[in-house]
This record gives sequence, structure tokens and C-alpha cells, in this order.
Amino acid sequence: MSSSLKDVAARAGVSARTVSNVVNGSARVSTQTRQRVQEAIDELGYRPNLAARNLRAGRTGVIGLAIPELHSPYFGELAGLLVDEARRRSWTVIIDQTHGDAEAERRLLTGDGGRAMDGLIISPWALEAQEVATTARPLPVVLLGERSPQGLADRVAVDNVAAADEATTHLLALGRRRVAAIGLQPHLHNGTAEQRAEGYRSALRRAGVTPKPRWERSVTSLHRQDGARAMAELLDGDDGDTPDAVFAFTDELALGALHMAHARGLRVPDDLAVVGFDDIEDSRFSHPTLTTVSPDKRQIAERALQCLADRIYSPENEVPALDLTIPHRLVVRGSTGPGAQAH
Amino acid sequence: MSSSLKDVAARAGVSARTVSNVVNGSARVSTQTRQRVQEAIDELGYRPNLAARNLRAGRTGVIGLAIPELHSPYFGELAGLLVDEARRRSWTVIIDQTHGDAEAERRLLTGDGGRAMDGLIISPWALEAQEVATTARPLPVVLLGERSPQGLADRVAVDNVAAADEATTHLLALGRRRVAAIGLQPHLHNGTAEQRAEGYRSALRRAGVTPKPRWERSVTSLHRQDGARAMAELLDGDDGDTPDAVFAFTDELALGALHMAHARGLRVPDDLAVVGFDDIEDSRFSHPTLTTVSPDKRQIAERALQCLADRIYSPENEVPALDLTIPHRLVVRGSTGPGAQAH
DNA sequence: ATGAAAGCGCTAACAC
DNA sequence: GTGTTAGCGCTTTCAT
Repeated sequence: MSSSLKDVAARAGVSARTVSNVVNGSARVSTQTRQRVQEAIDELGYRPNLAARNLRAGRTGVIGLAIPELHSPYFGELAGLLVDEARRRSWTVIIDQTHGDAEAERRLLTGDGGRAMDGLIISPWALEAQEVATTARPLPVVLLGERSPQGLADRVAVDNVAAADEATTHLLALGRRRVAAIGLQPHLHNGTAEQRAEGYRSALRRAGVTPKPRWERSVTSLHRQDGARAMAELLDGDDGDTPDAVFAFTDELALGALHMAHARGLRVPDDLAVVGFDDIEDSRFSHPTLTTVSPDKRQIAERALQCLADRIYSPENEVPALDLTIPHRLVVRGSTGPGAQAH
Repeated sequence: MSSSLKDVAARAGVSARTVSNVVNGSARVSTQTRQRVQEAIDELGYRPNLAARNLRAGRTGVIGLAIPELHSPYFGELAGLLVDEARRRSWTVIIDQTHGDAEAERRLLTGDGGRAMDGLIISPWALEAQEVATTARPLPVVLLGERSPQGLADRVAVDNVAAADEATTHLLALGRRRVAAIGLQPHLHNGTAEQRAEGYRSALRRAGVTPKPRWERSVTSLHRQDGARAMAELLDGDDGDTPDAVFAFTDELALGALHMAHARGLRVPDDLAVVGFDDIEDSRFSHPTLTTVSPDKRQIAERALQCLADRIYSPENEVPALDLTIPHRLVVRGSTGPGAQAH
């Protein structure tokens, strides 16, 4: 098997203590001894055993990342940024996909891993934010997304209501009046959908447009095919009152809607203007390119890790839970670009 | 702090041994004792400490997953499947993004983690497969992708040459003769690009078409913008000899090419037929939908985990390294669909 | 500047 | 069926 600290000590003719000091660069060791120890380390190919180190230190250097789905572009991009940022801080990331399942979300929180991690970043779908916060205790947790833990834990999110309002207002400013929304999720008490719907409605009302229930389409999940299906429902309306604009609550939904619009022979943006939410990579290359709300994902990742670091390294600072709002901006592209002005 | 096995033992009035047995369900324990212990566990909210368990058992229950980039759809989808499959086998996954950087790839192999994992799944970009295999020793490793470790470790991949040949042959069968390729990476000695180029050329030759250097476009990375740039180069050819078909080595490249073709006013598939590789979700909803080579990703994930499990749990079986070829199929969609027949 | 030794929480070999 | 005990490899007080 592989060699231990004791082996190194024996080989270098010093005590374990000294080897430990060399490895951790902690106390002062004479240059001569250090060199001898280093040689022994190299010769033996010694690697400190993390399990033992953690057992002693009571800290693992590992954080958990619980995310609904890795394959969706938004979460894929976010996970990538979070992993990189964690690495910068010398943390290892264990990742888990919850698929929005309550049991799966609880699994990590109840420490199924057994103090296997120092902290957790979670984007809950099924669980109430408050349940997440209380269940996790005393594990430091940062929540990502719309559901507020009401001061029981740190949270990082964009202002969804404002962002949805902006997106809708943008469509209205083009002169569109029959503005539909795709992405409600009444079966989930999902803050995301609710907040975006709220922003959508408030923008309509401010413009003097009465929200129309038929134009608010629900979806089961947030993927392209759900968007395509919802778009089909909108176009199949028998009252001939089809929308001239759509605000989709995610880019994936918007791309699905775009797909269906093409299939039905609609011209985008002339016949139908479309706005999405997330600014995933695809949206910059779709046909037409997609106007979308762009949250600052990098900042989400950085702030989330910063919060976690503060909780882990300074638990004694009983700082009240933070609620960080990350900036976003509306990126105007082809799907509402030139040609989108209503006639 | 949290309670230990010893605390539980004291509270239940039994020895540590018995508690351990209850927790692990190992030896037989009288129903009465078990119940008493269970109560103590519940009351104290006891959770076994993983670090200690690992230290004893010499096994961590953790596997590593080293992937170039989480944000790219192909790797995002694959990572999702791998994580789910690992979970099914009760493994925890620590994830790392290498960004195709040699140092980053080596980091995990040299056990920077310090036996922090029982095995590793890696999709190398920078490192030679053989270096990966030898550096990792004695850590069990499964390689994903095109570079062969020459029997030094297990590998799971699709037959790239055959797949690229099929894709190209499909374009030729439509009557196209000016078939370009996008995605060569001469600066990387990347098996992927080389093998796909080989399949592309062999298909051309078999059809009596002489491969033309100008039609083989190199890219820096494999993303949409690289595909768009390469497409622009092809269309900017001053000899008027522009291609009537493109085989892109990844779907992302193909989608970028599609984007540029639209921008230049080309009709796809009429003016230009396009085939990609990977079958990412976007390709089913792009405009037009993308014909692509679809590797069986789920099977890649399952087989990779199976290999790893065999090495970890039965290291004594000195089974020679496996080289598993995963099935793929050509999925024909709009980008080479009706209308693609050459005139 | 270095050594000796205790002990982190757990499992398993050995008793009974 | 259950108790006792010896470490797993490391860090860290207490000595020297």
C-alpha cells in the first residue's frame, strides 16, 4: 500500500511531528531537516491521508452542491462557475442532482453524508426554503434562487419580479399588446414561476393591458419541449386571438416556443416577438437570436461561495442571514430586434 | 457539538461494538437491544462520522469525475447521467473541471486529494491516455473518450472513425460533393478530432471525392462561436468554390455553423446540408433541427461506472483492461432532411 | 527545533 | 449476542 507519515519519519530519521510540520509548512524547521524530510517524501511518494486529517481537524475541505439538473444549460453553466470558484478557494465539491425531488433534497441536508462536508449550496425546488434552512442546521447553507429562507439562512438571487417586469415592458414598448407568458408552475409552489408571473402581470397592468388567463400557460418542467407544447396551445386557440408576443420564464422554454413558431410558419419577430430568461449560451446562436434577461451568473457563484466561506470560517460572527440580490440586465437580440416593432 | 458512537453507547447502556453493529446492520443484534440503541440514536441525532469510517475502512465511498467543462451541453448531459448512475451505486461524486488544462488533469491523478476517492472517471483532453493511466496508479481509473490508454486502463468510447464515416457518407448520399469538415484541432493531439477527420476523409475517398485541405477547418475550441467562425471562413473563400455540405465534429460547432449560414442568407438544407456529432438537447429544437451522430450517453455512463465498480470491489481479479465501444446511430433531422437532395 | 504521546470516531479481531 | 480493545494516519499539546 501507500506510505504514511510514520514511514516518512522513519526514513528521514525524524519524528512524525517534524514531518507533519514540513508537510504543513507550519512551525519552523531547520533547512537541513526540511530537506531530508522532503527527500523521504519524494522517494516514498507520500501523500497525506485526507480522511485522517479530517478526522483530526473536524473539517473536510469539501462543500456540497445540490442542483436540480446538471443537463439543463442554466444549471450546467452555473455549476461550472461554482466549481471553479470553489477550486479557487481550495474546496472540493461534491455534487448531487435532486431532480427537484423532495427526498433527494433532504438527503444532503440531513447529513446522509455524515459531516462529510463543511457547507452546502443548494438550489431547492421541492422543499420550502425555511425547511431547508432549519433541517440543515448546524451545517452552513447558502440557498440559490427565488424562495426566501426568511432570514434563517443566506440566500443569493436576482430580483425576479423586477426582471420579469422589464422583459414584459420591453415587449409592450414594441407596441405588442397580446403578450402571453409561458412557464407557470401552479403545482410547485415554486417562487420562480410565481415571481416571474407577478412581474409579467404588473407590467401589463401598468400599460393598461388586462392580463388574460388563457395567455398564461403552465408547464410541467422548464425544458424546450414544454415551451414548444405551450406555444402550440397558444396558437391553437380557437378564438383567433393569438398572441403577438411571448415572455417565456426560461430560455429553454423560449427556444421551444421558437421552434414551434417556426414549425407553424410564424415569422419571428415580425409575427411573434419572444423574450426568455437566463441568457444561456444557446440563446446567442439560435435563429433568430434570443432576447433574454441575463442574470450575472459569475457573481451568483462568487457571492454564494463568499457567504459560505464566512459562515464556515467565522461561525462565531453571528451575522444575521444575508439576502443578496444579484444584478441582471435585459439583452436585446433578434427575437425582439429590428422588425419587431408592431405595425 | 454532535454526538459520537460512544455517546450513543453510553446512553443505551451498551458497548460501542453493539452500536456499530446496529448502525451497519452487520452482525445479529437482539431486537430489544437494537430498539434501545435506535432510540438513543434518534434522541441524540447521531450521525456516523465519515472521516473516521473511511480512515478505518480505507475506502471513501467517493469517486472523482474529471471533465473538461460542465457548461458545454454534451459534458453537462454526460455528467448528469454519471452522477445519477453513481448515486444508484451509493457513491458520492466529487467533480472537477479541467478546462482541458494539463495541470488540472494531473491534479486529480496525483492524488492531490490524498486517497480522497476510491476511483476516477476522467475525460482527458491535454494528457496522453497512457500518462493518465500510469500516473493514476494504483487508483482505479476509467477513461472516457477517444484516446486509448493502450491496455493500461479501462476505456469507454464510441467508434469515432466509423461514426464520422457514416455522417459523411450520409451527406454524400444526398448527392453533395463539396463536403467540408469543421472541428480539426491540430494543436491538440486530440484523438477525437483526428479520428473524426479520418472517418470523414475515408468516406470521401470511397465516394471518389478527393479531400480538399481548404475544406478542413481547424478550431480553437469546440463551441458555437468556433463553428460560426469556421463557417464564415468557408463562405469567404475567394475561389467561389463554397461547400454544399458540412460535417461538424460536435453539435455545438454545427449550431454555430448553422447560425452563420443563416446570417449569410443560406438556406439549410437546400443550399447547405449540415451534420453534427453528440446529439445534445439543443439539436432537437434548433432551426432547422440538426442531423447528428448520437452516442448512447446513458450506456457510456452505465458502463463506465460498472468498470470502476469491478476494479474497486474486485481488485484481485487482474482482468486485462477493457476497451468498450458504445453504440451510436445517425439521427436524421431537418438539416439534411427533405430538400437536402442535391439538384 | 524536535520528540513523545494522546486521541479524533470508527471498525473488526478476539474474547466470552 | 455482546464487551474489550487495538489501531487507521494525522495533528497537536506538553516536554525537552
